[in-house]
Amino acid sequence: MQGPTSVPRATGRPRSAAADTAILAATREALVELGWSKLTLGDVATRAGVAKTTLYRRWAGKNELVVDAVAELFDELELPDRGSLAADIEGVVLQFAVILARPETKSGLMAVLAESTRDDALRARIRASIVDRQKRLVLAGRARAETRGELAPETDPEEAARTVDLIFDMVAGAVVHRCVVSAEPADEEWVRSFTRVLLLGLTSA
Amino acid sequence: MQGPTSVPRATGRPRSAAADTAILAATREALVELGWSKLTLGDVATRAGVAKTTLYRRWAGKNELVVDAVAELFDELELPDRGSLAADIEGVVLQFAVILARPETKSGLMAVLAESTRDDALRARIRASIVDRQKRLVLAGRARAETRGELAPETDPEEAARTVDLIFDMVAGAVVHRCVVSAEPADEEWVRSFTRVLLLGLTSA
Amino acid sequence: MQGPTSVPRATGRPRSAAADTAILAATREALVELGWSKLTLGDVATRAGVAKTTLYRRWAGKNELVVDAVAELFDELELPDRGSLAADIEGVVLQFAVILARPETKSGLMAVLAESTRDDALRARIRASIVDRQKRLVLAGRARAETRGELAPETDPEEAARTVDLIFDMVAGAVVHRCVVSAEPADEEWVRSFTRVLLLGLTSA
Amino acid sequence: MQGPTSVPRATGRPRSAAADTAILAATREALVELGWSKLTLGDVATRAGVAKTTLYRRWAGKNELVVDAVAELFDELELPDRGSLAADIEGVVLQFAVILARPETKSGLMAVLAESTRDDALRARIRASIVDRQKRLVLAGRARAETRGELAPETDPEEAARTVDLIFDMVAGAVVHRCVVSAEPADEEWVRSFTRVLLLGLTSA
DNA sequence: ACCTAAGCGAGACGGTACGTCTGGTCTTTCT
DNA sequence: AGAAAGACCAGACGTACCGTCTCGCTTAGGT
Repeated sequence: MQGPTSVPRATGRPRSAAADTAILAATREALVELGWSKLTLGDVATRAGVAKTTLYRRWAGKNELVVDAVAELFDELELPDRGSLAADIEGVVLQFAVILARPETKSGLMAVLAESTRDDALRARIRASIVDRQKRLVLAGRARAETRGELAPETDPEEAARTVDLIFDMVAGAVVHRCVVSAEPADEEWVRSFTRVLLLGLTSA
Repeated sequence: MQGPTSVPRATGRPRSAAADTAILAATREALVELGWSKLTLGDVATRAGVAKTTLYRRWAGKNELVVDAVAELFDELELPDRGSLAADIEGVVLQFAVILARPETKSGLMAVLAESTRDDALRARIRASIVDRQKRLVLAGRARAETRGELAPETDPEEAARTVDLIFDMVAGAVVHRCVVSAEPADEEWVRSFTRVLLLGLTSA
Repeated sequence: MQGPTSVPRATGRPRSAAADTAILAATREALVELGWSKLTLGDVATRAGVAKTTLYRRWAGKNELVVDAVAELFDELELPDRGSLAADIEGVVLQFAVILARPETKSGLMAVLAESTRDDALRARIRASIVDRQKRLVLAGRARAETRGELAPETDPEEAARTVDLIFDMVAGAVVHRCVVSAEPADEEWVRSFTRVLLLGLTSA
Repeated sequence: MQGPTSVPRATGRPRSAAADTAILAATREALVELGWSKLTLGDVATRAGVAKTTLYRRWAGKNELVVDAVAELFDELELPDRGSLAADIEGVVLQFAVILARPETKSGLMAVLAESTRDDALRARIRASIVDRQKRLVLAGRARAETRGELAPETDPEEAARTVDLIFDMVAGAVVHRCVVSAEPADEEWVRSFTRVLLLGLTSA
């Protein structure tokens, strides 16, 4: 999730850690105010109180910077135990919807996804920093449901992986579409309807 | 879906209809070769054999132009009668996936969606030109299924609208996520799995 | 002094004579308000209530149009009999200075002169329409002075031509320089000083 | 030791001095080849091997740039001692004529003079960079003539200034008119005739 | 207590695209 | 055939960012 070189230098002035923080925060601030297309690295540098060179020393460009800035937003996702699989899912979907409702998330995430359609390295970075990072939630939810006896343990690991992917595509896709394309709030009512359909579809014979 | 005024002018040289076609085609060509971020209106004009002014006379900017260029791609969606609701859905989802697999669709659509998060007029244009335009498919599918007796007629019109929206969010969202984020092919197998879950979820008591 | 074709057409709608007048007046008006560099033919056409095509049908471009527009301003120069050669010269120099003080004259004349340094046809047009047209004043002044006995008749016609040219360069040059470069008023006092030097220089043994 | 030398600490990369030279030379080259009206700043930048931004960082526009480019041409004017006032004047007038005969001088100077009729700041710049800068020649010539005893020392300083201005208007005006409007060479013969008239006019009782 | 290599803020640099404007031309309908 | 309207191609305009490159400093660790 960090800049390029994680190898520490032996000599010379060390890089300022504060600069990284300031830059990412400034990036999110600029995303809120300006959106992706009007966000400029010069402006981010100014907001962060940093020279453009400092910024370019750490990130290759706008895409990489925004991926890192947005990725931090998703780390607050959690899976508290709400007592049932349905409630757990509703809870995490709602959290996801809340994060996606923030303008910096919407603008930044959609933009880098758009860019990633022509840049495999970028897509890999997005998956590593954002997407795959959150599959833990699906896995944790399934495990908890199996413990509760709500789901039968999946035996075929390949089939399990396919199911996780499908669930992920359906959950993330639906919420994103609701928030970005339909531009309607993914509120509790909607989440309940969605979760009901999803769960019925997955558990019906 | 077209430029601003559809009102025909009484006087002066009329606008060239050929220019519109050439510009939209050139836009798609440029999207394939360059992607959204490297697409420039000057280049599109050159490819179309048209002056920049001609382009700006018809579209306000890159966003609007790409919306129209991409919208045409979705008009080929159809709903042939495949005998059952499940087969009908699978058919149209597959068509949708095929269209989305094209690089110009992915790049263009995702980019304008990203832009639309900060531009209500643009989002409205996208919905009018692309999204709502295809809801006809959902409605046609439901009607056919009711005729076949696969679905009971929905009595509450408000509830019906909500359901259509939910289906749309789930279908479009999942396919887009599969193609763009997961970057895996939305092939027949995936479509079958997805359709099964969706249909079960919707029809289970 | 007029546009291209002076040959009257036998057939078709005749050209509007009012248009010429309106265009030249609009040109001078635009020169006053905008100056040469910001004067556009589209704007002139609009001011004149005329289509651009009408304008281009009569003049080849901005240069030719402005030459004609400015030339009309110089036609009001006269040489009233003021009783003595010195007074006659002072009178006409003053008239010349008054005309040159008008913004449209200054801007327009200087600009077309600048353009004429690289365009022989334009320079010829300027000489024909403006410069040589006014040499009549020098000739008339000389003739009147000879009649009064103030000047001896020049016998050598070639020498006479050279002198006329020199006088013209000196008079026109000095007044233009005074008005445009020095940007000081060529008022009566200055004209008297100038005329004195010129006349002394020409008549001293 | 710690003086109040508040020299503005030069921070950031210093401007390239070579760029200025290259730009002015390129401007003169372009003036020769294209003339004022077809000279574009983009082209000048290309010729100078410089980005457009570099050019605009230093000059506000075409006018200012050309003034500076032309001003350098006039700095080669000198007043060598030719033994008599008449010879001195002839010499410097001839030099002036030679400079004015160059196409870049004619085109550039006349064009900025034309522009200056509507732009006081530009006219001030022209006077400071070109015109007043050369009044030194008139003053030096007068001083030398007084030393030689050819002219009586002028007592009234105001009258002296007026005379200098008049001489300047007459000399510069006549040469410019000869070269630009009449488009005849200001050769030795013409210069001799002109100088004779001027000097007689100024020195006759 | 220096040395030195890297980091830093500042800002100029060569480029590229922007969206606008103007110059001339062409096409349409009306006169 | 001329005129008004306005679309058309071509290309310059001046601006904004890009990502790179000097500058003169600062800040450490290694000697």
